[in-house]
Amino acid sequence: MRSDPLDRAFVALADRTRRGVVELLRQKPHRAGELASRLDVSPPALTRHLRILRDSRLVDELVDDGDGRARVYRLRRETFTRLRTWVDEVEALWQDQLTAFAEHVGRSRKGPP
Amino acid sequence: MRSDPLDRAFVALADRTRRGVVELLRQKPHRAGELASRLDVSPPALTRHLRILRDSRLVDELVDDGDGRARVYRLRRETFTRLRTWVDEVEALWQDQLTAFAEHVGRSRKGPP
DNA sequence: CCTTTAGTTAACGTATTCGTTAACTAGTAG
DNA sequence: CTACTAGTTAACGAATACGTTAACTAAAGG
Repeated sequence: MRSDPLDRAFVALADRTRRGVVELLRQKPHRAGELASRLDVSPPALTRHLRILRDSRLVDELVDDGDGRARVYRLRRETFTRLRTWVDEVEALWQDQLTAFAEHVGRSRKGPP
Repeated sequence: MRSDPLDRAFVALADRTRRGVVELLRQKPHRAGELASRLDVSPPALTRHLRILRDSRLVDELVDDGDGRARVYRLRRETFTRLRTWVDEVEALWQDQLTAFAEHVGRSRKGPP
């Protein structure tokens, strides 16, 4: 019942802390610890947020081979693209929306004024 | 602590039933009862969903003066526009993101390979 | 080997969320 | 006035979500 691929993304972004993570990753990739201290939550809390962000495919974990031992997180553009597409579609149908409303009113009126 | 105007919107869209409302309103304005039966939730449940959608300014209530006595709900484009803008911004910085990562790696390496 | 650092998992408490049914309100029709 | 329709508010229960501290794991450094 949670099959819609966008569902998890919307759920993930509904949380302030996780949107904070996105805002930070928007600037540059960060390590988990950096995110935790910048956002003022405990490391365990951040671990779970990161899992949710990874599961929703908004965020990506990769090895920072700068010194090998660390992992950094970064955004995954494609998921944001799909998200934007959904919002776009809602926006795009706005014009149809207006005409549909006119029709609707016309239909339910007893007759022309 | 819930001052960000987009916050409520993201929270509102995180729920499946409410996204169902949006999908339906995307086609044409509906009355509360229509939404409830189409989405297979009880009227009280839908009432609360509609309040959340109104509070987040994703949805608008207006008098259907087709026959005067009923109210219908429709989408508010401007909020979706702001939502899309946020997603756009995240997407837009993707390129910067890549270069930032390159810098990051460069910085943490001991020296050039 | 022991210690430190980074991050995770475990366990737990509290708050919020979402759904239900039942009761109330407002408007329309008979 | 009474009855019906549409929608709301009230009250409640089950599930989920988020945060904490404490304990564990893994890797690197001395």
